[in-house]
Formats: sequence, C-alpha cells, structure tokens
Amino acid sequence: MPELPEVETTRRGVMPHLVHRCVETVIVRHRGLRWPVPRGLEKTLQGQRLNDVERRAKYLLFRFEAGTLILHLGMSGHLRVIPADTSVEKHDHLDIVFEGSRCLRFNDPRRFGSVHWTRGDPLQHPLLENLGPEPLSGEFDGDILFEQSRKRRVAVKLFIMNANIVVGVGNIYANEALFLAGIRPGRAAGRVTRQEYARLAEAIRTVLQKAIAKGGTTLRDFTQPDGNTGYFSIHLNIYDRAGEPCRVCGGEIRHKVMGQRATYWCSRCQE
DNA sequence: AATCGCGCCTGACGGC
DNA sequence: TGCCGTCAGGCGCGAT
Repeated sequence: MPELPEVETTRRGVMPHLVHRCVETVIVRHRGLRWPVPRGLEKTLQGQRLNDVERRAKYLLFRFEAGTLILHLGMSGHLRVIPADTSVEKHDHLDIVFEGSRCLRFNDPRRFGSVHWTRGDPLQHPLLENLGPEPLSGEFDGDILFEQSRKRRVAVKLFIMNANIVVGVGNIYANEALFLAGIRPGRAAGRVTRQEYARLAEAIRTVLQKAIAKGGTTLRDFTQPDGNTGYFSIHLNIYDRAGEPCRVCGGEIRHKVMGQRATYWCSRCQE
C-alpha cells in the first residue's frame, strides 16, 4: 500500500518523463473511484501543459496551466509512464496521454484512490487545507507533537496517524517509528513527554527517509511494466512480526488491534 | 472539541 | 478444484 515514501518515489519517477509536455488525450475507463472522476476531465486537460508534479501528504499534485489535478493512490493504486499503445489491463482506470506517446496510467484494483481537479490553489482544496505539517520539512518536530497532544487521551499511535497532526505516517511507519523511539503505541498521547516526542519525531523522519532511499533505488525506471514500489525491501523491525523475537532485545513482539489497525510493539524495548 | 467507527473495494488466504 | 467467508487497509465523514 502506498505510504508517503511510495508516493514520493512515484512523484520522482513520473515527473521527469512528463514535465513541460502537453496532454493529447485523456481516457477514463472507470469513473467509480473513491469519488467519481470529475465529469469533463478529458476536455479540461486536453492541450494543457504540465508545469510541475508536487506532493502534499499522500496527494500528488499535477500542476497544469489552468489548474491542478490532485491524485491519491489510495490503498492499491499505482502510476506508471508507458508507451501509449501499451495493452490495457484489469483496473487500468485512467490514462493521461502526453506528447511523445507518453502515457501516465493509473491502475487501482481496490479503487480507494481518487482524482480531483481544481482551478484554484490546491493547498486550499477542502481535502488539503487542514492537513498537518510534512514530516520531512522543517515545520515538523517533537515540540509540535508535544504541544498538540496535551490533554489528549487518544493512543499515541492513532495520534501520529492523524493527518491533522502530521501527514504521511501510515500504519506500518507508525509501528516502526514507535519502536525506534521506544514508546508503546497504546500510551495516551497526552502522557508522552516532550523528550519522548523529540525521539518520536526523529524516528518518524528516519523511517520515512530510509524508505524513500530504498524506493528510489528500486523504482529507477517507470517505463518498465514491472516497476514495483520497493515496499517489501524495507527492513521492518516490528510490523507483522507478532510472536517473533525483537531484533534488539529478543523479547516477544506483541500484537493488538488498535483503531482497527494492526499494532505491534516489543514489551521490553517500548515503555 | 475530541474521538470512534463505518464503509468504500478487491485480492489473498484459509477452511471445507 | 472450487466456493465462500474473512480480512486488510487510507481516510473522509457522520455519530457520539
């Protein structure tokens, strides 16, 4: 499932093939994503030049002259740049064909992804305007987490997965970051100390940056049909290792469902 | 205001 | 072999 590193890797992979090129055709094969693909997107995009591809949280922002295409990969979505005559496969919902036969193709089996169009500032779009800071930016640190969390009883794991607090911390990375910081996921957010939040913020940056580095090496060529996300190459310390020994202390890794999400921790390393 | 939990959707997997 | 039930999982939204 695409988490922030996968989305960032996707951005870096597709952008150089498409930027400064004009759209020739748009093909929508399945409008029924999480929200319907906007009516008239085909006409809106036709002839538009792509100026840049940016990312905000897990949203990709394709900046055209007349507006911005906002795209979320959902659970199972992925983007590739392929020759326009490449045969269509199951779940290929959307093609944006650029000059030079370069087709940006969106495939999403579970259809939790979405596509939006806005003429205004995409950062003011209702889906983006209330998002918290980017974890890899200078605006994010332990103090922000500490201050936002006072008097809040929600579990610290759910707290850091809340996109209004900080974006891009999906379930896997929340588990891994809490392990690195030595904090139990079930602790009330308001009871975690400033010092612990400093460690946690650093751990979040570390796991995300490592994952981006890995993704960057596996995803070098987006024109290859088998380009995968590099997700499985990430070294996981805790996620999906219930009952196995902790790599640091040998203690048994515990598992529990929290907020309908699989949660793992080491009962010795994490307090 | 904060928190909880639903539902969207398909593929993988286990049981029979 | 095949059918069926269950589960995962990001995230917005309505309910509490």
